[in-house]
Amino acid sequence: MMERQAGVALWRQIADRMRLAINNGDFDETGMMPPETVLAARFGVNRHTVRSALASLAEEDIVQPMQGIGTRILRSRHLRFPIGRRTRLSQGLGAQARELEGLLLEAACEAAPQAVTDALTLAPGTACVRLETVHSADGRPVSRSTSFFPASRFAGIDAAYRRSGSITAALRAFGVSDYLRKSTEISAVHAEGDDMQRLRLSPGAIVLTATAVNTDLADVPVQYARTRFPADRIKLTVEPES
Amino acid sequence: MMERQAGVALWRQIADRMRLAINNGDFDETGMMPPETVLAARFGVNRHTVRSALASLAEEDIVQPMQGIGTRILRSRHLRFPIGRRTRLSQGLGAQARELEGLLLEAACEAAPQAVTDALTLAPGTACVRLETVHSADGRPVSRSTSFFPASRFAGIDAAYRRSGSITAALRAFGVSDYLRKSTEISAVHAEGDDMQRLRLSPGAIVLTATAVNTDLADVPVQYARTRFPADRIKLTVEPES
DNA sequence: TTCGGTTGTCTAGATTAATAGACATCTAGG
DNA sequence: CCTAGATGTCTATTAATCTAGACAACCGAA
Repeated sequence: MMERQAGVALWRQIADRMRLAINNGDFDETGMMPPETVLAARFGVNRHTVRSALASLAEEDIVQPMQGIGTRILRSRHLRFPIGRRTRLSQGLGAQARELEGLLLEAACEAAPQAVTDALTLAPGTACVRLETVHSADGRPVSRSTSFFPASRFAGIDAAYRRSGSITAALRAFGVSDYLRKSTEISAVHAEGDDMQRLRLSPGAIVLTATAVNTDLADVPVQYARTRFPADRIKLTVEPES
Repeated sequence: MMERQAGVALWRQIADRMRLAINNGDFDETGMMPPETVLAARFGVNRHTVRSALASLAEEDIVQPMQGIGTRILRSRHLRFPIGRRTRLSQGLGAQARELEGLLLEAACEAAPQAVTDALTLAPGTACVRLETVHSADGRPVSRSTSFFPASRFAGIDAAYRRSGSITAALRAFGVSDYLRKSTEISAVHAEGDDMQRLRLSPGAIVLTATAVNTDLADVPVQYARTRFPADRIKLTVEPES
């Protein structure tokens, strides 16, 4: 049933599977997890091992144990983030959450890495403004972004972003009335370091990473962004254009 | 540096990071891994722990240890799989591999799960043909697909697929001259069970999952597919339409 | 109040992971 | 032919994980 000796602790494998089952709506009828003894039998492990897994999910605020009653399921449901020609970070989640919040963690102007200058068709080492942001939906972090803008054209865009809390508005302040997504590259890795903390993930959690280039209406690249989404809270969708 | 007591063995965390570094081209200059003692110092662990990690990568045929010389890096580089309005499984990888191979694992006709009938706008429990396939590039498995076709319209499509080895050709045999992708939903999870074996992944490895619906030119859904890609070998790209 | 079912806690032992050190084995190069 | 530097193998010890069992604490309902 479960893999032993795999380099991943049994309780973590079980936690992953239970998180998946919860997001899949497997326990929606009752809103409760099955009793620990039942889960232990189902996974073929000791009850203590299941308890470790449940403790991990409780740490993530996914379940809430209640002595004498059972273990309640708190949140479920994936949010959907649409990717298309007119992808906007804040708008995308739109009506799926009651409250959306963007936070600017850091802003700097520095020589950009080669991957960035290549994507923006700049000379190697060109200075760029770098913005580090986190977005939360209903108090839960849902994305962590690192954006680059050519400094020659967008010097001070960090201040504009700070005022408006929106990339779209900040770009408009620099004469970019509209912008389109030129390309998106999607991958997935295990969460690490800063992302783990900012997105409040446990070690071994998966983050979807979307690397995107946006251009203005003249097809000139204006932004390079690498956004990380917690895979257990967000699904990416690719929709045809209207 | 590395997380202990996290439910994920140190050697596996290190293996993940090294696999990422390899795919990132960090060691392309020499084509060799740094010596085990250097890696051990860099990660702050014992040499034996690094050796466990390297053994895991060797198991995946990512590196090849050579006594007295060092540890050679075998393959690297991600393949890119484009997702768009005209996504085709085989064509997508096109020129990126010398040899592409599709294999039909299983075919069955059965009542489809609700997620499938919902997506194909069929009545719950409608019979569908289910195809299980694996695709390999240069001998390495790169995707594992589960497809559903409405049985009323496509009974026997498994035979057509077996003959041609292509979904596109199989659909054409049933009068679908062309088809378009209506929606794609992307997520990522840890590899499990059959996928782990078929894609030759180790436990804890990440698979990107793309759930797609294709329609014919009259906008009638013809196929529901759930494709799993090994995240360490494939990146998904979303390109605007030409 | 009593009872069945649930989570919470404790102890003990067995298995697996990680550290530490020593030394063998192999290769390229001086 | 050596030697420096690399991987391969072995033993021993410590720490973390998993199993096993017992019982306490708590809740809801009969």
